[in-house]
Amino acid sequence: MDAHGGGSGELIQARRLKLEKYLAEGGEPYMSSYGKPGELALSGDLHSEFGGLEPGSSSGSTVAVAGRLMAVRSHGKATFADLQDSRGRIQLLLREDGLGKDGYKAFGGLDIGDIIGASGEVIRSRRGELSVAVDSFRLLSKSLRPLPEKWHGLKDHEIRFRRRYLDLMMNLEARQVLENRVALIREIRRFLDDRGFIEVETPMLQQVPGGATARPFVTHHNALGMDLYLRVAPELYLKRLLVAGYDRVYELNRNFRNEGISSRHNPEFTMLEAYQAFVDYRYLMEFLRDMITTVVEAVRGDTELEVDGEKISLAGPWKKVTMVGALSEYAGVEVDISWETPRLAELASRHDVEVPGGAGPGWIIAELYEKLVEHKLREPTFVLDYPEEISPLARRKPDSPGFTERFEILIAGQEIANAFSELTDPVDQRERFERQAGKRAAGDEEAHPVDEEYLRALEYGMPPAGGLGVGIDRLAMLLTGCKNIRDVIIFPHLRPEGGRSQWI
RNA sequence: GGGCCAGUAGCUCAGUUGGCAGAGCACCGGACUUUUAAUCCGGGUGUCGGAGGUUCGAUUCCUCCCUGGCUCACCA
Repeated sequence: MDAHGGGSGELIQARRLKLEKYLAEGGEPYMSSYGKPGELALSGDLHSEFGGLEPGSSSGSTVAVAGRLMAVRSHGKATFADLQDSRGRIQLLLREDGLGKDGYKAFGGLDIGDIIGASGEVIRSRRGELSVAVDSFRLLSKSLRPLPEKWHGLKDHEIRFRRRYLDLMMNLEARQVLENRVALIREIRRFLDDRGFIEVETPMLQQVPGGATARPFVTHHNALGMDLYLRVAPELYLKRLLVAGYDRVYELNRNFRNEGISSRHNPEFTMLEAYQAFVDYRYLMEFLRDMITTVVEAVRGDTELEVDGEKISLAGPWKKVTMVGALSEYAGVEVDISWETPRLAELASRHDVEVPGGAGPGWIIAELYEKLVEHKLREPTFVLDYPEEISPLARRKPDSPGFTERFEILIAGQEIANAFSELTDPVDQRERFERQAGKRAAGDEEAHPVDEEYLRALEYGMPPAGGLGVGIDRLAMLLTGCKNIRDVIIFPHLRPEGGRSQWI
């Protein structure tokens, strides 16, 4: 018996007995299909089509509907039931007059949760509820487990995440979050497709896990007898396609990072990366602002967001600050990357930021910025000019030693997008990799590994390009006002129930 | 991993200053031909997260463990 519900022996046993009885009487409790394909009516369509039907009247139209039985109100020789389909609910009215004694009795043998098909005339009840006055019905799939309670519904977070199908079945809000996420992704694809981008699929199993500084998952290929890594980013493969001569490519799919799990982190998360040749990061600022406002408006109908009661508007121009400028403002001193490491380390320690050995000025500035500034940037803001030290794949900013042509977009204190002018110089890229390799050798597991094959591609020549990344789960959180990433990931990662895998 | 909080029926939750375990819904039986949390009558279906300990007696007190949430650290 499992630890968290659905395991009531008695309730399940009662349903199993009904199932056996049904079978013994020659019934088929798990049908192969119902009705003619495409001819089933959906509840939502019925509500709009028969919106004008008067209470107590009949439409003359006969329809077939199918879905899950969610509630039953029985009144002797008449019974009302709520049927839930993919678009909502429709009431069924079953009367002994219409079904006959046997048919009516058979309906009483169904359980809440059973999936049934029913046909009959569309009517509106005296109390004004649109209904199907059922003349025939049949069980399509028997449900053996009791559903969560109808009034309070399903609130337990663990069950909502673990058994998302129950959450989606019971909670309209959960469906809306899922559907908003789906719409968001669809609109992003539409936006990019409309602008001549092609969507590609690059390897998720990689020999060198590059494109981001993060610890990877390791897996093993038996036939090759070698370890492979689940990708932490598609970046280096997408840029190979720029080398190949494609000038607008994107990938919208999963990345995997072997790091902590929290209300803002799932081990696999969805990321958009897009690259356009012959543009730089300045172009991408307007491009991303356009993309984010366009898709949010397409999904929500406006560009006004609400995060935890706080109203945030995407309309109007977005603020632009430099990382160092913003840090200086919030730290109360004019910070500069030309400061010696000890001086920055001293500032860091004053703000409880630990500085590992090997960290230089760029690392410390970025760390201080993240700690002191990031969460305070509520209105949409471009944060410009990231230190080269933490941006091993970004082009250096001319006339600003130590910085790259990189920015992030912050909304409601969250990093929503990251973009930069790509580093196309293979000699510079090799030096950057080697410096990262030095950090790696010194014990920094997140430092970027050297990717010789990528360097080889760069040596053939990559056009100037701008690249961007958008955390889709974070954007979905922003769009739906969810504070927990597990609300916007359909099946989020949870520890296995009982502390161990049930895989056999 | 650290800190704080929580775990009681299928679901949402009460409760026991240590003495046979409670409600609503769900479920089972009965009445009822227009309800929508239907109503009415009857029925409690449970390893009180787990294992030890204290005690005449532990769901309650103590210890450890498990699970989850929030939070901090790492990150997107």
